[in-house]
Amino acid sequence: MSRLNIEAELNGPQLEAVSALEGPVLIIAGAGSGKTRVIAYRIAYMLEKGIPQSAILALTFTNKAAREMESRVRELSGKKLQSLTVSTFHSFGVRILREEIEKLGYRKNFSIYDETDRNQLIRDSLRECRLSVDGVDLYKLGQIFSNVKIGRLRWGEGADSGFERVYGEYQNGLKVYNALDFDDLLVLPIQLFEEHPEIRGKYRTRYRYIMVDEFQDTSLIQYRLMRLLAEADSPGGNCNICVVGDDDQSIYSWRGANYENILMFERDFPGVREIKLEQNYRSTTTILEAANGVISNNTNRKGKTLWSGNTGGKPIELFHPQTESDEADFIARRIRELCLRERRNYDDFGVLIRTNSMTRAIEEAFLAENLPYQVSGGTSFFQRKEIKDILSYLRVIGNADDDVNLLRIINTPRRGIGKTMISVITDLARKNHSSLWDAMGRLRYAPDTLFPDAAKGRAEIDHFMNLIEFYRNEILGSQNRKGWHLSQQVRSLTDNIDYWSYLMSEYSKNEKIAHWKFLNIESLIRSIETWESNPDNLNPTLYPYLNRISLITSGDGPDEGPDEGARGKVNLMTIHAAKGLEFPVVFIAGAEDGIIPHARSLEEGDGNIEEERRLFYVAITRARDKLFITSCLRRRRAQFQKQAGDEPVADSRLSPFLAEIPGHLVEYHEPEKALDAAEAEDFFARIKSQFA
DNA sequence: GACGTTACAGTTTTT
DNA sequence: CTGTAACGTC
Repeated sequence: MSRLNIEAELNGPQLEAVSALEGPVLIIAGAGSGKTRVIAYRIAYMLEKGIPQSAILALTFTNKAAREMESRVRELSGKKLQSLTVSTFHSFGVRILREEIEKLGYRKNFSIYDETDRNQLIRDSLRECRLSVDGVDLYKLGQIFSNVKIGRLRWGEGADSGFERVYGEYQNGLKVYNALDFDDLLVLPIQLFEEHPEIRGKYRTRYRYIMVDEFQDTSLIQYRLMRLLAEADSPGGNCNICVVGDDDQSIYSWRGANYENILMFERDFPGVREIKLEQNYRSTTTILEAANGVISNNTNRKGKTLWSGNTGGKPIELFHPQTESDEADFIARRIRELCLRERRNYDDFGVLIRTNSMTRAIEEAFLAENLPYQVSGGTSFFQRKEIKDILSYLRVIGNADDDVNLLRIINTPRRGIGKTMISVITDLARKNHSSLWDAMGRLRYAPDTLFPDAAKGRAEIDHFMNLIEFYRNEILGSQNRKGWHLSQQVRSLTDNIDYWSYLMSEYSKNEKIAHWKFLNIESLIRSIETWESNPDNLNPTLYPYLNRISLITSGDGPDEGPDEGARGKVNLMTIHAAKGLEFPVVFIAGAEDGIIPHARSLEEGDGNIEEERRLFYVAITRARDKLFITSCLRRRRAQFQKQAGDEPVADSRLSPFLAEIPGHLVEYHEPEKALDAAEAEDFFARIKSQFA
């Protein structure tokens, strides 16, 4: 009956970590020490002990990790998972807010704003305050807003008070549009719990067993949210909370992650049981020694000794391609070769990069080499213009007050509502402190004399509103006469607005792009089909769908059909996106100074070099058997060339972290062509002495 | 008024 | 490659 045999399948510390269900537990789990496995076993063990699914909450860092966790638990326990909660902090916040947000004065159909939507709103807020948008870095300002919202900065203390009014405008906009930004998804649940103890009590009674993965990357507000749920409400009360982390893998401090949470945890939850997992099951000793050599240069760490039973291992190979396209070709050819010679599957390979912009060259090489691959990260599928357009329609159908999305589509495709009409609507909305939709409603049937400026565009507005209302009825209304699925409705909508013609005219110079974008929409629709035809999906309707996709960013493409090729696909992703994953063979591309460590990161502060080093450490430890590192001699700096003849390429220097890898582990491959510059020769003489 | 053309700027990492 | 602002045309 019992499928679980934890004694036989786990080592001592792992067993301890799995079976210590009661009380606060801190698991320090080194890279490759079976962390994910331990959490999955732990949940399965709970289920076997008769703890109800609904009492368990597992918080992960990405949606991908959540999905993986769930499927492992399903496999281990052999049970159908119906009320088990495995999600990211943000999705968990959404889940709470969809239930309770009315107590905070929002409506349940709130929109969730991504970076782009948010920048748009910040831009409007600046304009509203009569400040120029030029010269303001919207990204930076967004960071300030975020820091104020989560309480890391106050106006006048770290946050320039000149923007306080803009922030007020921004917050007001969110409220009127019934929209939340990513921070709200954490801050509002906290507010809710603090202002409404009965709601907090409800969730606390429900979730009696809480686990947090990647604890080192938990931000302060995430920690507060967790604490509100987990803290014992009376002395000696229940607080079955288990956090798992590794300070060496903390790579999100720029997003507010604070590995000192580990110290806070020990303080806030007295009697913590600490368990260390130090045996690495993943990598060869070569790879592990290299990783240890690198990370030991960090001063700011708890310190632990990772060891592996897999002795030996192939050397790490370091190559110097000339340019990034040579690098890409090299990686593609090497993968092809290993597939043939060692009978590797495509999905045995992980190609790791520091920035999303590095994907393009590599993708091109993969296409040329005909390698099946998948990208996590980059311009995420859901960020593409055509996808955002269609989704904006769905968002407006779901929440008509969402001005940012409404503005995106009100005249896309062109329907004769131009700047002037929009400013009439905007003015009216401002006067009434209402959303644009509300203002349009007032204009729609009003006599011309009341709003003479709007007289001309009234027909167009009416037409647009009819369109939205028609689909709102179709999709949300009880009289869904045709009984169509969401995917069918979306298809009908795209036809109805004639998006295809819009693409053709918009990209008339390049029909291929238009066609490609149309295919993207097709694949969006297909992914909705896949999603709604999943038998586990009990409620395949608009709102659950919007919830789901709002929190998907990179790392997740559209839902794909079940059948993959038997040999899988090569994985191409940023190092950040690779956290928690492993591959038999790993390529680290662009191990150059300025890339790892990234120049922009070092600009911001001295402490960042350690974070960049941890990033490199994470990259190395993704590899099981074999690691390749490439470092180009020259790299294109800016994507933009003014002249075709100009070469916007600069010499690259080796990443300083490479010198931290013990030389005897590395097989060094000289570049095929020597560089012209004498100093470059010097440079390679130095590297050669390091690794030869 | 709407819309087409042009010039111009901006890419670290992610929920 | 995308989004914005400024200008000229219909």
